Amino acid sequence: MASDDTRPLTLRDVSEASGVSEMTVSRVLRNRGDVSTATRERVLSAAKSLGYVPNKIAGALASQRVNLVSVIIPSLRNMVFPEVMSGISAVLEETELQPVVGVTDYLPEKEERVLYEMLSWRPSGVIIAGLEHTDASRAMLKASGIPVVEIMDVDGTPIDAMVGISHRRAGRKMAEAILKAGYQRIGFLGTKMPLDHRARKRFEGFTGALAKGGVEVADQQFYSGGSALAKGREMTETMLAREPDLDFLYYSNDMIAAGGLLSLLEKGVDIPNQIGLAGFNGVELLEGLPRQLATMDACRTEIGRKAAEIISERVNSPEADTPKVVELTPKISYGDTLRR
Amino acid sequence: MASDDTRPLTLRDVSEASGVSEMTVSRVLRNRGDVSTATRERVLSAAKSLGYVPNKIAGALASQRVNLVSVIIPSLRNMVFPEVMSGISAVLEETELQPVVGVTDYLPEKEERVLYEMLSWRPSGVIIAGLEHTDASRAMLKASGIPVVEIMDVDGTPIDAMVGISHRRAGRKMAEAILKAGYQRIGFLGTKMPLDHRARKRFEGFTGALAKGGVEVADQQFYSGGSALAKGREMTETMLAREPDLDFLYYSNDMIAAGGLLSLLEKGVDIPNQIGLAGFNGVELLEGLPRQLATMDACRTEIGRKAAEIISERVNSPEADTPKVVELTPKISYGDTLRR
DNA sequence: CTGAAAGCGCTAACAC
DNA sequence: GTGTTAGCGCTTTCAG
Repeated sequence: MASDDTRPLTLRDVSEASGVSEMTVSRVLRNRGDVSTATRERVLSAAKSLGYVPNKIAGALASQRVNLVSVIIPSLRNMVFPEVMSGISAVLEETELQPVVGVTDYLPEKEERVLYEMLSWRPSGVIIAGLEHTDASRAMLKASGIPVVEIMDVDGTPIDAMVGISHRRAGRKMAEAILKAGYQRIGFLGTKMPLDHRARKRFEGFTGALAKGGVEVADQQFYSGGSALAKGREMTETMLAREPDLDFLYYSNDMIAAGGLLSLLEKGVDIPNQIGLAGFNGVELLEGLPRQLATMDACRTEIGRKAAEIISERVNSPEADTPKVVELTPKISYGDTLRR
Repeated sequence: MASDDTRPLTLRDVSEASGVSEMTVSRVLRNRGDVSTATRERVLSAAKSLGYVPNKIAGALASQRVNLVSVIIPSLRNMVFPEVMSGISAVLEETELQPVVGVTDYLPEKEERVLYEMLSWRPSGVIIAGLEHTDASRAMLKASGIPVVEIMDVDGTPIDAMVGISHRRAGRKMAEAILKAGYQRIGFLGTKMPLDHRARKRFEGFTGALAKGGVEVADQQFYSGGSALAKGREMTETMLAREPDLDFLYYSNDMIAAGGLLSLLEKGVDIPNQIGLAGFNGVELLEGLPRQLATMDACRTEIGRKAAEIISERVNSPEADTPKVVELTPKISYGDTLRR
């Protein structure tokens, strides 16, 4: 296992150690072409005993192929994205492709930089969150000539393909369920929007559907940063102090909704009769809460799977006629906090 | 911005478009060496209007330098690791280096595969969670000739350098605090251990210190999979049904502790007098809970920062005398669930 | 300040 | 089944 230690091992070293040509060593190491079992064994044992690790940089340059898929997401701290990643990984693990993540922190310029870095490694495909990008990012993606799947959202026009849910429709659907249950004085609590297009679209769908029912959002409040659970608690208390007669609170994500739920339960509020609650996402966390929170599943894992499948198919057969738009349908769950 | 579209752009294209030699174009694009402002402008505008993105594969092969740092962690779904990543990113953003994550799912063989893949890209350094690796992984890391920092844990011997906390000491410290507060009938709830060496070490430290105080763990239970909050709830209820006179519950992580807390509060148990509780990690989530949970900070972000600093220094000056062992000291917070 | 030549370590394509 | 020959697209090095 010891080596020269001043220079990384190359194919040539394995070739010399095994007395087999570089080319054949290369064949063995990649399982390509026919090689006799005898030489294969010799090569393999030489490679192993030297501790040789192939140089993919050189391999990629020579073969003009890189089995990487860039996955560009806003954050890893928002549970949603690790779940999308799981879906992607699960599918790619069955293939030659490997995901590589880049994080944008919800900043368009950072997205642009990350994308540039990623593309400079000539990946086989790109999966990128959202439909909103800078012009430069868009141009790079178009010019890249590789499959691009925009995920999470389908309210817009994709550069190439998109997989996600309609957040506008999701907001609308929740508004309809709320109105149908007879709630009338509705408050909205969410993240600051310029950063989060999907939350904004949900909000638009939500208020639009309420308006159709002749109802307006009675109060609204936005936050940024901090522990979501604590924020949810705090915002809920502030809002109810300001507007004590609200009978429903719609939160832009489940974590703040959970904070609100805990706070209201402590105060002895009758949920869902005195006040109803709903969040968004269907995060696993919810399962341990004292009440099952009403929410809507964002199909996170499924989005990841689908996106990865599209990339994978396209990589294997560039002519493949893969879908350009995959719209998944989020299911509403009423839980214990929204009357039916 | 339009291109041939059948072949990615190369330096030569920019060279031709700008009438400047490839070499000078390369200099401009990398800000290396002196280039007159005039030619610099010409090159830059040509590159931009073509939409040229440099090929790092070729660059890396030629320069024998890759500005990537492999970060190998067990999972992205355990909040802990995204936080470590933040620390790493924060430091690396100030440098030329870029983190690339690989996920092992707590499986040693998968770690080995991921490591192999990673090393085949010839990164500038490796940050890897834990001190337990297969022999082959160890050998690869040693043979790689690049800086390696093992993180999270310092109870063991590093291959090269390590940054973390002593989980054994952490377990011991918590046991001491619990005994000092007068609790005597102590239950332990945790993850299944073969998978999680650090949880195991905490457990060992914990039981060791209890033993020194003449106390044994009165009951214990382990889980794997599922929603941690729900599991915490469920395990707590099971354990108390079995051993109703327990007066303290020590959980191997904050999420299951939070589940236990919610469950006990609902039952009207007097916390921390009838039963005390403690978790581990100091996750942000805790801030919104009805009571502040006793826990111990695992210094996650700081671990990431330190590890990244070591790598960065070593990359810039290979002779640098960076620390081989950085032990951070977790702080205990008593919150409202552990008497002082 | 700019250019020309020679590879980096591997693989495609073709011979044998 | 195995070996030989050219590069992949850049950067290093050395000349001007």
